[in-house]
Amino acid sequence: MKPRFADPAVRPQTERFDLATLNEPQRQAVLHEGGPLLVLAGAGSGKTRTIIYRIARLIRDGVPAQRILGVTFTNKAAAEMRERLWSIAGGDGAKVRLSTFHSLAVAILKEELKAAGLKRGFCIYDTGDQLSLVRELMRQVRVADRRLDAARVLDLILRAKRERKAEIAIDTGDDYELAAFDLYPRYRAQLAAFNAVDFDDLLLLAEDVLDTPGPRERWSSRFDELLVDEYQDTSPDQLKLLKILAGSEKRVCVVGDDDQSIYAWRGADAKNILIFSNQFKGAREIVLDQNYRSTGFILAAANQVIKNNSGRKPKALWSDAGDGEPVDVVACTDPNDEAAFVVAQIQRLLADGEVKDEIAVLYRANVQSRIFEEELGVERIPFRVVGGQAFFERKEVKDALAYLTVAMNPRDEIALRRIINTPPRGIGPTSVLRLAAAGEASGRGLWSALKEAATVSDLPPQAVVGAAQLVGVVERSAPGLRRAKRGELSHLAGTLFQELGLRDHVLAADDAPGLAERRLENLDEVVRSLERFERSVAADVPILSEYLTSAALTNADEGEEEDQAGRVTLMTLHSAKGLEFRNVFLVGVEEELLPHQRTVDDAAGDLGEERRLFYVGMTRARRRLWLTHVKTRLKHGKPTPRTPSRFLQELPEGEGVRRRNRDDPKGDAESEKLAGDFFRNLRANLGIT
DNA sequence: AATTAGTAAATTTTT
DNA sequence: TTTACTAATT
Repeated sequence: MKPRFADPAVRPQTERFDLATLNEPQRQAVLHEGGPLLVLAGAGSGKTRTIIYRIARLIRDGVPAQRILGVTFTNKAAAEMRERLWSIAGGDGAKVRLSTFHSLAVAILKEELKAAGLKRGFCIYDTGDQLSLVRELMRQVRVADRRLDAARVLDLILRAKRERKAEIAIDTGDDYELAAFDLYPRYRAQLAAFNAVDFDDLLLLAEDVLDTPGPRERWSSRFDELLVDEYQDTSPDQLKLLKILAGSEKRVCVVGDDDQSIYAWRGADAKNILIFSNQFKGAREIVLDQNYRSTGFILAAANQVIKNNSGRKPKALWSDAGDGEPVDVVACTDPNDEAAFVVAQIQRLLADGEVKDEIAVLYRANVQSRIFEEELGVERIPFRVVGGQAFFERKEVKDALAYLTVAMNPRDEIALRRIINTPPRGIGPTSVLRLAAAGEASGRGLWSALKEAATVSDLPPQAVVGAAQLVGVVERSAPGLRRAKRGELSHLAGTLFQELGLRDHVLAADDAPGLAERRLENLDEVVRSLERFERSVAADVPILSEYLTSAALTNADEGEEEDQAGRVTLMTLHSAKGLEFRNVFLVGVEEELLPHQRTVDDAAGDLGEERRLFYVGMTRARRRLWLTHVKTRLKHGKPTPRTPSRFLQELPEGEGVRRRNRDDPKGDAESEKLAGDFFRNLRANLGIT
């Protein structure tokens, strides 16, 4: 696997283990022995490097690699760490157990299936599945006609579940609370009936399991050393898991930055950093505040902004890299103008010899990306959009996987509903309703109702035929799929998709040019990802269940790793965390976008988190940083006046920040320069092509 | 007449 | 990718 953001200056291919290359606090963190350790690592302070070195140091001092557990927040981070460990510690580095909290929880649940109260082949529901379930329940309970947003209902349910509430408290008594109150027990009952768990259940159940004597002993003695990256993003449940796994020795090292906590909406609690010393008695605390990434002006601006947050560990990043160029704050007239400005600047950077991999456009919401995609496309500047839609969440991919899921676990009615009429086989919404009612009445569920479709009253004949066909295909293929071992699964799945006519269905569905081909490509990629998966597992064990779990927990665009070099990067602020670029455009820095509307509206909204998000975005930049905002933006088709983000007022005054207005005559010099650059660039391009 | 299939609008961040 | 509306089909 190649690193996505290879930069020789920061991530050498082979890293030599040399303590002299570390600064004093980094060295202390690496050498610290025994008890709990909290490393407060500011943005760009060499955090990951410190963790890698620490692991390498532990191995060198005789800790068996397989008794070291490194927990990261994303699969991507785990993969990157694995690679760097390999380069610094060789074969032993590869034996270190690196995983996310969620995949660790799955490992625990699979090993302790009984204690967890689960059956083999349980499914993991992602947010889309959760939403489908809530929507379905809303229909059943007839709250649908009140037109509630299922996502908000789900949010309330998940919150209660995380807090292990027996029922949802009625507080304000609004429609959402009432709906959530009704649906909460049903949601949980349905998951149990489907032999399914959602993301939160993974952690909650793992916690329950480790609360019982047997498993507790087994797991708390399994690792000698624990390391947690991005500790500020851990939830209370993850903290509990960590405490159990740490056992009595408590050799725990956590690394994080409270200023970069941006996942509170998903249950993370930055307080975990503040309370670390209470949770782990005798903890040592080390602060890494020397920044090796950004220029002085960028750091000064970022420090000045984050200072306004309360309840943080006071610290200010410093650097000896010099002031650099001022931060540019640019007022544009509208999103078109903003995109034009950004792309013109990018042209100019490229003309000056900057490389595309070192340029990023960051935004708050995914919807903002489109106009930049268009503008870059017009100028023929290669780009990539990170995160937009994860591979395993694309419709055609989910459809294909749903077939495999149903083969594994026919009780999963969310997966079953997804495929029941895809490709169309005459079972429309009304027929599904009837079948579901029949399944409910018999108490044996939707799948058995499908099997007995002929006996279901009022079902149109073509629906009966369709049901028989679906049941036939699944029942013929399921036993083989479930038993399939390495070298068999991908072939069986490919045949199944063929037999179902999934490829034809995908190919026939779309009218946008090229889209159908892309979808077909995605579908074929499922088979290829199965092949890849087969190569990565041991022989002679059934692997379908393993594959489905890994698909549920992986967000990576598999197979799209190649030819991503030489492109400008477009992504959300959330997905930018942990990355860095020489040149960063942070766009749409406006009220209602950053801070986002919802956090301003919500009484419980956390303005601090929005500010941290802004801070994270700023600190991605190594040399140049542009902050842009627009004066009008279309909202529901109407042009709406916009105000610059309040965070822009928190920036320092003076030479470190340069404010400009795109339609201001004073900016003419700038635009003339831009025009000049444009033609210069054009000539350069023509010269090459 | 009922049901299914196709079309158009709009969506915060994501393990 | 869901929802609401319309056209087409049994």
